[in-house]
Amino acid sequence: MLREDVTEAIRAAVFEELATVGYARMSIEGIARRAGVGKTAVYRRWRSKLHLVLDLVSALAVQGLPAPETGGLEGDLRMLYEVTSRALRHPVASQIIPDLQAEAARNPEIAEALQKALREGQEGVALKIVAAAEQRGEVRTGLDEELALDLISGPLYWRSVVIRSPKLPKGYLAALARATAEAIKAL
Amino acid sequence: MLREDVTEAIRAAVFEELATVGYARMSIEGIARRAGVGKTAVYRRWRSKLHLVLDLVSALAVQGLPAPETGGLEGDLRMLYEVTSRALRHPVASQIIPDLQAEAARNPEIAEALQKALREGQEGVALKIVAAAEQRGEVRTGLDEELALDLISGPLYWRSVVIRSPKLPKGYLAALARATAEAIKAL
DNA sequence: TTACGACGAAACGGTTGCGTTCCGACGTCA
DNA sequence: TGACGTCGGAACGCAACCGTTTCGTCGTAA
Repeated sequence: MLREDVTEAIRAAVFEELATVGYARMSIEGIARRAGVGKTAVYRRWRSKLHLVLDLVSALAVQGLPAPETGGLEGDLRMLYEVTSRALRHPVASQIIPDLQAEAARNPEIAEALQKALREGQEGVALKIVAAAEQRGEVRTGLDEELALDLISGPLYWRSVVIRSPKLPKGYLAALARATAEAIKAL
Repeated sequence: MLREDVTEAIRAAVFEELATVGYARMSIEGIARRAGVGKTAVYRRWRSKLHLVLDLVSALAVQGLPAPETGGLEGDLRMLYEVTSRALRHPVASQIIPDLQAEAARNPEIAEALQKALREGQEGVALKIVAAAEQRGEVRTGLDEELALDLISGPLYWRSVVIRSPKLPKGYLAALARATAEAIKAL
């Protein structure tokens, strides 16, 4: 029987290694070293670095987010942004996400795992928000939902991950939610 | 006198290596091999992988883009998106950008070079577009310009680089420009 | 024509990680 | 108490690169 505490130590070490050196530079030896564990313990659980990371990413994907229901598009967006920006504020997340995203450009399996995690998280919630607004008649029915999702997710990602703005000014999320709601209503 | 054709072969090889294996995995030996050149030729020009990449990125930053002037916010955005999406369509660009972007999270020098290239390219043009719209009275003066830039740049980046949508449906850029113009007018 | 310097190729010793194997120590369950 | 399986640690041979040095070749400019 594999010891759960050892498994957990390895998992934690992988996250830290991913954040500090990135997927490409990450080595099994480094993971074992950081976890205070023998290489054997790692190989006994996962066949390779890829399997290890795929396993972790898939596990993350499981945690489905609840869709906000404030009764209005702008309010729903505001809540989504609140949750998302809090998640992106964690240094670990903001280091790991772009790294895996870049890796996904080269590795279809990572790309798929990442897409799935995204779809079950952020994108899934956004889609529910748009559908609810459609049903309320708040926005045009039959609008391009993919475009709506880009309008919703793009700006905050750009600001937090690409521009890497350390913190958002007060009122930013509220203004973003208002502007995005207007954009979607214009579709 | 260093031979210019050799220098150019190295530069081209670096782009190819960056695209195929990424910054982290890229090696001087690999670059020289791909360029059909001795390692000495590389080291004679650049002290390290970092200097080499910084040099290339800085060189890219120089090419300033012209700001579109259609006389309207939506039209200007439309033209900006046309140019940007064409650039992002090149596989080399769409592979290298997220890779360097992830690397920038760990290396301040790369981050700075990338920010500078961004500011002198995409972001610079976007800022001019917003300023022109302000002057025309098309949008509220004194609006949050950083937020406007996020609204402009975020969605297309999200769609092209994060979602990695292979090609955009007909009419997508037009609809995006319209929706974004509405969003900015709502600021 | 001669001198210089960049060129590609090869080798240097050193480091790191690969994936595997063997070891003795420890814990758990029968 | 004994058997089993996981544990951390160490070593295996192998491969890739590091940054440097040495070599003989070739092109160019004085």
